Amino acid sequence: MLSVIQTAAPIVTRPPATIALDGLRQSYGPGETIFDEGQRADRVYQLTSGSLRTCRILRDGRRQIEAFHFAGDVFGLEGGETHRVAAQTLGPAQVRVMPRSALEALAHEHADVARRLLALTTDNLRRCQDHVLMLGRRTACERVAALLLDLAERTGADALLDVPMTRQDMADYLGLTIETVSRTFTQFQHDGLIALPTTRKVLLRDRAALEAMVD
Amino acid sequence: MLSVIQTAAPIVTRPPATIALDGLRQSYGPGETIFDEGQRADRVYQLTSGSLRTCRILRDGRRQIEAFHFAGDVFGLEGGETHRVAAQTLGPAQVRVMPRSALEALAHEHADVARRLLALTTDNLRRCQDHVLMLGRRTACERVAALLLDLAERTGADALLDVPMTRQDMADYLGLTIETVSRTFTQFQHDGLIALPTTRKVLLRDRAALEAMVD
DNA sequence: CGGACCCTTGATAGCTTTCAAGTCAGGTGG
DNA sequence: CCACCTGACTTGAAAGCTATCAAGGGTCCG
Repeated sequence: MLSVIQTAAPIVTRPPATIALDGLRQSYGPGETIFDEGQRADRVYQLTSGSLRTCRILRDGRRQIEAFHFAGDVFGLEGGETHRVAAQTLGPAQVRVMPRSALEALAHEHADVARRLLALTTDNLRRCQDHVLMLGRRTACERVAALLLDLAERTGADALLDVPMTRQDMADYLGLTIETVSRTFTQFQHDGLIALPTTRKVLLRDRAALEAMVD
Repeated sequence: MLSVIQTAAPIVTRPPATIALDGLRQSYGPGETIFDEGQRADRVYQLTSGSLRTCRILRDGRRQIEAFHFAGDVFGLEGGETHRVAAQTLGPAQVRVMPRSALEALAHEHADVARRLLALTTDNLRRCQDHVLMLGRRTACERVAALLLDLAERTGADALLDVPMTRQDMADYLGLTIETVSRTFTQFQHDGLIALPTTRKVLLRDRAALEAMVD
């Protein structure tokens, strides 16, 4: 007898482009700045553990977080001379550091490294485009749902998410305020979409519903 | 006698990265689609005249324009197999088309081409990051001002801008509605920041004020 | 136990959207 | 040459979503 087994749809994610940066190890505490906006971009980094945010700040203090990064991610790559964003750890973190010139030399010699650099940049561009769509045309609920699903995917969590950032970080990533993020969380809770064992842990109770919000 | 001459501050713009794509010419009428979202990304394009938009559309019809492109711009480059955005002309336009495989072969042989490809992608990423900051943390007025200044810079116009897109296009780029864009234009007019000889021409009367809004 | 953050909740304000007419400009055809 | 038509744009009134302002509650840690 044949039985139809309902399997969870496999998530078809392109394996993120990466490079193993073979540089010096360095450790940071929570909330430390790795580099600032405007600083010379003469080093390239790879996060080996922990997580961080990259952000820009307007004169009047408005802050926009460009991206969150997790273990394995390369960051600090710039086309120009200086960093366009600042990078700050969310918790304790370890990175590998390599002089930009060394990486460029490598890329010059090995076409493969050059190709990986392009792939990394393209990945970032893809993420950035999704971010634009989200900020331009999605509601607060949709944005929060998208962030939760993105976190789940990138940290490899199944249903119980460790949220390494504050509500303020989420708000500044999502183009919202801290209060709106908080209210959206409680609403999701009431609607049975998530549970909040602690403020920094999110249990996804109805992933399908969250995914339906995002598309 | 020495005189201090107040010169306009030179605009320090990095010359945009470019490649001369040596492919077949092709012509399009106004509002024609060059490629659609989801279509196989097996060709690369360079705009030789005219202008176009790249955009994504959500199920329910919400549209987000990712970018506007002008003569000289390369577009249609993708990391993955398919186009993540659609490309549509704003008016009559001419492009050069090259098979993606040909460009990849070139990049494989000539490190210089590979480097330019990376530079192009990095440029796009930079623009995309600015777009994120704008959509996440700027007001309607600031967004419109930013768009006008960006248009002026990219089309090389001095004070009289030719606006190739509709108000709806601007709205969908800026994450606003057509009404808000229109109202912002009339407000700028009342405040003496711009004049509107026709709906598709904008005269920048107080560029400094506009720049102050953007930062 | 106190303090410092971080988070949540409530009430109100405001910017932008939505809904609804109008106006304008360019192109077509009589 | 002018009436007409259509798409684009502008304007007004009202609603709504999110921000702002203001407390209050939790939790971790010294």
